[in-house]
Amino acid sequence: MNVEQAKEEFVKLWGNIGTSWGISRSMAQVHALLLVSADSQCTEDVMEKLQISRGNANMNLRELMAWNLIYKDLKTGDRREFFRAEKDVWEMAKRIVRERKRREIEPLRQQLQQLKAAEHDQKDADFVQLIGELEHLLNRMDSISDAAIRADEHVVWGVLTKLLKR
Amino acid sequence: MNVEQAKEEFVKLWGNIGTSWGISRSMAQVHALLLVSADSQCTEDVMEKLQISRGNANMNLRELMAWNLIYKDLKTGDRREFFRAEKDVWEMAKRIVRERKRREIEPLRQQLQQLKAAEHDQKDADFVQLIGELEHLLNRMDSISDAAIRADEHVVWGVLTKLLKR
DNA sequence: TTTTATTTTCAAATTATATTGAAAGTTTTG
DNA sequence: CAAAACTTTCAATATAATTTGAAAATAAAA
Repeated sequence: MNVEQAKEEFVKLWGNIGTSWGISRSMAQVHALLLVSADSQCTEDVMEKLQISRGNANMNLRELMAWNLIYKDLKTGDRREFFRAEKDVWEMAKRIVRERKRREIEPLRQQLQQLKAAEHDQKDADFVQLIGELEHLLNRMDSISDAAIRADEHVVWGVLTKLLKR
Repeated sequence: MNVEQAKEEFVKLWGNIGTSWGISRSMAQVHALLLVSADSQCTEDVMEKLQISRGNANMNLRELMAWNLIYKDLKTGDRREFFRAEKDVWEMAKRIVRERKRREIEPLRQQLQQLKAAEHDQKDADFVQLIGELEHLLNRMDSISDAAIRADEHVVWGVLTKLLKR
């Protein structure tokens, strides 16, 4: 396998990983394409290289922008918009974590709050406890993701790994 | 809203969360039903309460067993199989993390290995670095999920929270 | 302003995924 | 062993998610 083939494989692989985690295949593939491309790419490039429609390419490029995973990279003297990916993999991971937290964890917290507000008496203790424990779990996930996001700070990572050797 | 309604809402909510993270809606809903049910439920119960087919109920109950999120709870003198959920929410979360790690992170690691084996020379340095960084990221995710799984050990949690206050 | 280049939108078509339900399989009971 | 009770399978169907592509909108150039 040469590197060009490997890049194609990577695009497919990233697409599959995406679908396993609730990200659409082509959004993940557009992201992968930009990750493996040395130069920034325009919509037309994406369409050709991934064999997808203009609408699809456009929508996913915008969506990736909303996730802060890619940037516009305008070229002087060219009207088209070019895009490049955040290439620092750790920075990329942090942004994904932040975004999912913001989009899914926070709303979930609010929805659990509402369920907890349901009228209940003694016999409903189990349900109330379940909701309470789920809220507690969310708090823990918050802390863990904060730790994860900060794991590149040398001190945090050092303590974490040391801790795990116990 | 009374508790019965709240339980129904919870089943729907859990179903939606599932789909956001690549878990099928009805698998998540079957899980939610067992979570909010005081008594263990048989296939027929699940079919009626979620209004789903026998095949669907059966398949998702089996799948949840494979995730170690529910157990068979056989009743003497009854031929049917009854199921109950792991009710300890923290234990539940740990099992989900373990299972996703096993099913997705490990295979991904192997696939990245293969890509790294592609013939490459000087000009492919960026791609080789990308794959290397992704492998490094996987290692970190491993460590973080190990920390997460062990966060209920008092010492680990204590250090983690203390660390984050810095 | 008009033309041209590019981006965005969105209803319709397609594709992928999940679900059904009847039939086959299995286990238990009499 | 045969019948009954229950579980599992899987081809057909339905549903949901994604993708298309032509048209509309926007922005730049002539």
